[in-house]
Amino acid sequence: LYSCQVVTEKLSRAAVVERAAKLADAEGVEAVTIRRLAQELGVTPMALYWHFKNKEELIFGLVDHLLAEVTATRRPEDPPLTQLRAMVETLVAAMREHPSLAGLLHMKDQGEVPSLTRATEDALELLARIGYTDVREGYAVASYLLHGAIGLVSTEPGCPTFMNPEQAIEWRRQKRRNLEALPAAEYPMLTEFASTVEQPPDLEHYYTFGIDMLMRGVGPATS
Amino acid sequence: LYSCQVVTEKLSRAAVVERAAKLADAEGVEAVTIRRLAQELGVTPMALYWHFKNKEELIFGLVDHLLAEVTATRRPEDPPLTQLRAMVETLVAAMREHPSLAGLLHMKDQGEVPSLTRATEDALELLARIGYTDVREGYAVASYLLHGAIGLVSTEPGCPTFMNPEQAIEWRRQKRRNLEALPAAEYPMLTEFASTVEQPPDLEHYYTFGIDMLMRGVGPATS
DNA sequence: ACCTGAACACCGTTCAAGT
DNA sequence: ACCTGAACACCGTTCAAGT
Repeated sequence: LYSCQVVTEKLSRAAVVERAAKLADAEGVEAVTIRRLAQELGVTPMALYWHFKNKEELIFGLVDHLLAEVTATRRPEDPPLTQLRAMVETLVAAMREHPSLAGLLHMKDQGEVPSLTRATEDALELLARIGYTDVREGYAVASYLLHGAIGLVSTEPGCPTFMNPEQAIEWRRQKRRNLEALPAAEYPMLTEFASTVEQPPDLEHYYTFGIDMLMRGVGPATS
Repeated sequence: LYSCQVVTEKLSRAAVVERAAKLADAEGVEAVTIRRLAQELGVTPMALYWHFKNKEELIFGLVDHLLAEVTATRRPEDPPLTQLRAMVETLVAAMREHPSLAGLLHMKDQGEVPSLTRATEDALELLARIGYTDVREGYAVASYLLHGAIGLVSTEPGCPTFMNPEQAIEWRRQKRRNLEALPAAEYPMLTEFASTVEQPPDLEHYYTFGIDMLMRGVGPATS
């Protein structure tokens, strides 16, 4: 009814990117293909080349679109570390909403994505205020936080990114079986872990635990 | 003279995997293709399907091979955190030797790669000794370390993974130009960063700084 | 057991041509 | 300005057939 290919209006960058986002969320990045996208939009594959130089530019557009929806929740009056944590939390939230985002961000250099540039600048400013006055170190810390967040959602327990509940259960069962196939004498920890893997995980606990770890890294050394 | 396709001996899993590793190191993972690999080995693409069920299995074999070369340097008499750090350091070293490894490890679940299973078990044991008695938390910490290490080499300053020196210089110049194109008033930190990006980075400092951050995450909280 | 030939269903991309 | 048709050079994979 409202969908893009029924009402045949003119193709636009925005329409393509939105459709790409829909596709990526539903079937993963690997489904986002020039030809497939064109088909969904009721158009010839070559039509996309009018709006995008090549596929890479399209993917950049996609990443930017997924990130643009993120609204910053940090408050300027909070202490720097609190604001930094808020930024990480919004980033994680964005990747949880759009499972393909984590994989996409992993490749693209953070300097190449416009929506990340603003965030990086702000992070550098906050980091300078807590003592990372060398901007190169600051950049390293910012990268650490970005990739740490990516890592968190990439290894979210339960199932790999997206799956319907039925598949997820089967996937966990399979994972448990794999772990239990290990010789228990040589792998005591992993066989113990096997027994915990089938029950659905407490994701909120996982993420606060994970972000705590991440943030501890930027704080002062203790060892 | 000694190369695989001149002396036409029988194809083997090991030969294929070694050639794949060579190719990945030289031209990146995206060059590792069934058809290309077959060509290098002087054989038909379909020949590989006798030794590997499909490409995914071949890639698993590749990852396993790259990781297998890693020799553990930790000493059992050291305190757990020291051993853990040594494990992270060897992992980082392996990824620095084989630039494609980081990208490969990012996708594959750590439970699926045999060479990682042993490392995960050992890490869980060490983590239990420093207080992570809940094996699920331990697994989260181990994943954090793995992905943190991946993140470090992924954002190594200088150039993206591999490039000849000539390209690397051009790449840095381009990166600097991109950063300097930003409006200086709105992006003061990044424009300051721009001036540092062209000089060759101190990689050893970068990595010890990065691993320090990582390890601080597993230590006790301080905020 | 180990490899080839031919074929299928996919990719991204170019380039001339249409409207 | 915006889109199509036809073509090119690539993919991974299957399946029957060769030795």
